Amino acid sequence: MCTFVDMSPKSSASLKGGTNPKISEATVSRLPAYFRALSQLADAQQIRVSSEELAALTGVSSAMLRKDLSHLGSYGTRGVGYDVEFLRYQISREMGLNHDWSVVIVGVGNLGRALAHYGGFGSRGFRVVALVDADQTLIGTKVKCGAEGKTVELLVHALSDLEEVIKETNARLGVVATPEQSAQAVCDRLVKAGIRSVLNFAPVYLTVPEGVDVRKVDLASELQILAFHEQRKAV
Amino acid sequence: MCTFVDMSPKSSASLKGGTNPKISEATVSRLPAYFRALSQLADAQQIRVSSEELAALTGVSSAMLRKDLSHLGSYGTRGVGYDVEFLRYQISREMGLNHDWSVVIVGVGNLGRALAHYGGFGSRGFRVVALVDADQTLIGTKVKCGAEGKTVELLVHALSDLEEVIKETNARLGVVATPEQSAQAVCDRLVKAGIRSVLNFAPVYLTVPEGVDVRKVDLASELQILAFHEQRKAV
DNA sequence: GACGATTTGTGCTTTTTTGCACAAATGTGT
DNA sequence: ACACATTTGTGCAAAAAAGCACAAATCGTC
Repeated sequence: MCTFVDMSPKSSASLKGGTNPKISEATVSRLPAYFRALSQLADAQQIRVSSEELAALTGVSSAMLRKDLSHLGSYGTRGVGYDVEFLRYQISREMGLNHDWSVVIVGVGNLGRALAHYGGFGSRGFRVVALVDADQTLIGTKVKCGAEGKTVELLVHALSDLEEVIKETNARLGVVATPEQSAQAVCDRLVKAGIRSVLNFAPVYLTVPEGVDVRKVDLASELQILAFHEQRKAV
Repeated sequence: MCTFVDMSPKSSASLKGGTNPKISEATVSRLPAYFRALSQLADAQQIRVSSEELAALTGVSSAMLRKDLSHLGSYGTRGVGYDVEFLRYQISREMGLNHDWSVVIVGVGNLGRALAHYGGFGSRGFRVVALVDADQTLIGTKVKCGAEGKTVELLVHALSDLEEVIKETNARLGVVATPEQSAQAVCDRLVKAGIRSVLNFAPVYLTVPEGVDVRKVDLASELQILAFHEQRKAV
């Protein structure tokens, strides 16, 4: 959608074109936060931002922020700071968010439905294109997707049609929001159908072949980690 | 609830009693996974487990697992492995899961409701004791909490009653599931009401005073990280 | 056009985390 | 009682991440 050709304040600068050879995992995990903060600033019409300010908005140190950004390229101006729109665009390009990613959600229970409704996706480069579930009473029903703005109604497809649905919608990202028991089987089928990036909400470790990425979000784990620290405070 | 006195296979062993002085953050972040896997094994009646097996179930190397566990104490038996129930209990004790933690959820939208329904909490040391929202049309309504087994209906309280609700329910953990715009204000009030551990689902960095822990779960960020790697694969 | 105030980008150091390899401890079988 | 097969616990090395401090670059002003 974005068709930037040159929105750089210094178009002849030595920009590292294309994707960068090696960005550390720690840096990658922080890029989304930078991207979000920059989007916020852009919405608020702010033109420039310093590393100090952006760092405060994302909870990292300014030095770390600068080092992270330096891995993408030299996009700031000494004595001035960073151009909000420009930096935002560079990060989005680096992360592949300049085009939309199609997402298939497997498991349309409470969590799956909440994910489908989640407004943050659309505005951040993702589009839920398919819903799949094994529950006969859900299959064929329609579920609203996306938050205010543009909501779309999506049909819930049968789990048995998973491969076909993925092929038709060209989904690249799979979300597993099924019960623990079926998560691994669902994941196997996603992989078989060509999905190589999986976001797992089921509380199990998913085994996948090499070349497939899995990220896990475990609500209980997060609370347990908090509980651990909370317990320490009591002493 | 648990009133273990001695379930150790070697009761006279030199157990490091109480909480341990220093466990690295990386280790803490993995303990929930070990705990979950051990619970699974216990459900399946398995008595013993080797570091190799438990590591495979949680996606870490066996060496790392052993080192992690060694920070809690020497709970294994060389040549044999670990006693499933015993190790599970030791981890739960170390993490403070031998008693329930009361959780207040602020924001009863799709996500908040999904969290309330989430079955994983009850079985892992947490109990949702209060729901709070600012939406007049939701206040006073009842929401089912907990999954199959024992569900409880909870009244949605007004945001203005937040402090009172926390006091009455004695909640220690706060979950922020509000829109981005109100997250910081809600967090401030949680902290003022005495909450020192916050789980944040809103896509903003929350600023809190020292001594308060915040953990963030950002669905869009996780997908973006996946997208980043996915893009790399294409090349 | 030079000066001072900023703010980035980065070399270097310190800390944290991971990985390796093996001695120490346990159970088994003879 | 002893040799042997396991499997843990851990010292040490390597790698990754975070933090510090400052030189280099830029802007505004005189």
